[in-house]
Amino acid sequence: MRMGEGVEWGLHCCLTLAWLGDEHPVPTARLAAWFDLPPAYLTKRLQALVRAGVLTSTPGAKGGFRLGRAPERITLMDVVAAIEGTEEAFRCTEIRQRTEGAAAAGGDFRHACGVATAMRRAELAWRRELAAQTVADLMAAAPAGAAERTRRHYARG
Amino acid sequence: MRMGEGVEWGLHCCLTLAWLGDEHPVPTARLAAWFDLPPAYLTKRLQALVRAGVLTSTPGAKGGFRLGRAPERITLMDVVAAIEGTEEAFRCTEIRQRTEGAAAAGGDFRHACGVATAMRRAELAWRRELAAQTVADLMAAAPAGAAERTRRHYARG
DNA sequence: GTGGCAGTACTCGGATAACCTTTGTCCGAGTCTAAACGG
DNA sequence: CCGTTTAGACTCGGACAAAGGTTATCCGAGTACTGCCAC
Repeated sequence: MRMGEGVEWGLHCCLTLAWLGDEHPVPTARLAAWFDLPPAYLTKRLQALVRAGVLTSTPGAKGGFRLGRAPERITLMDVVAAIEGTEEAFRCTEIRQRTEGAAAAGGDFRHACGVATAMRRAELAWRRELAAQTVADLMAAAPAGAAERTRRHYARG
Repeated sequence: MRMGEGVEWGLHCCLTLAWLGDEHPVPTARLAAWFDLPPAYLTKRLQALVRAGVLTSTPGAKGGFRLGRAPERITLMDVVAAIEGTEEAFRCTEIRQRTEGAAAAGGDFRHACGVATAMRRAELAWRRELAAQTVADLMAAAPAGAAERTRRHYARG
């Protein structure tokens, strides 16, 4: 099982945007250069965050991205869901119902598949943990100088 | 993020093998026909479970697979780890250290990346939940007739 | 000075290509069971 | 009747092909800011 690296990009970008405040929007090219990422592809990922309302984009000259709402109200779940989608990692294909002559034998399939519910329970715990953490928490956990260093770099122009 | 369907196959196969007991080993072709799955590919997945000790295989005529230990001692985490691997879904590529002139600016990277630890915490919750459930629990949760129906089918052949 | 106009910079969205992972197939080698065969 | 041989069935392991998803790039269209020009 693998999570795309877009999630890492998205989280770090949110963190950066949170530190910079939303006085001036930050263009994609700036963020891409800062993290050394492919600009065009990063744009695609940030656009996904815009669609989810996590970020807002302002077009035109001096445009760019800024946070869509306060860092305390952006959970990691929001970012992951926006970029990776809301589908569950485990997809039950109901192979129990494909068993030979299942219909004829009158199997009882009114109950949900036990395997699926077990996996879903685990995934729920994961989602709950993601929803419990916000971008503001990330800001608080970072070492003291990080925010300052970021701001200095972006102020330089 | 997506989990391979091999996990679903593996869990259902473990459940079936648990119901049948380990008097007679069950060949791959039998399981594949029962669930309507590609036999050769299913073998690959079951072999992964053998390597992890979840199943044991007996070669030769009348050979096949049986559980490697009691159903109470096989957790869902064991099956998932055997088939999907033990790598974490979120892989931190340390993009914070790629920031322009990070080394020169004397950034403090002794601490672990906050984004990575946050994601890891969520994944830990997921793993803990998987480790808390066993194949025996799946057996108990299944509707009453399921075990019986499975045994009848395998006795016939 | 003020209003309109063109130019520039940027985002948006889709089309497209390269790459990697997953999915699926196939075959030879090794191994065990069971039946056939010979003494 | 008993030991040996042979055939069959199955697993094992790796090599290989196909499919789908992720990663990445590019370009045209739309939009907002900026500077220029005319009045």
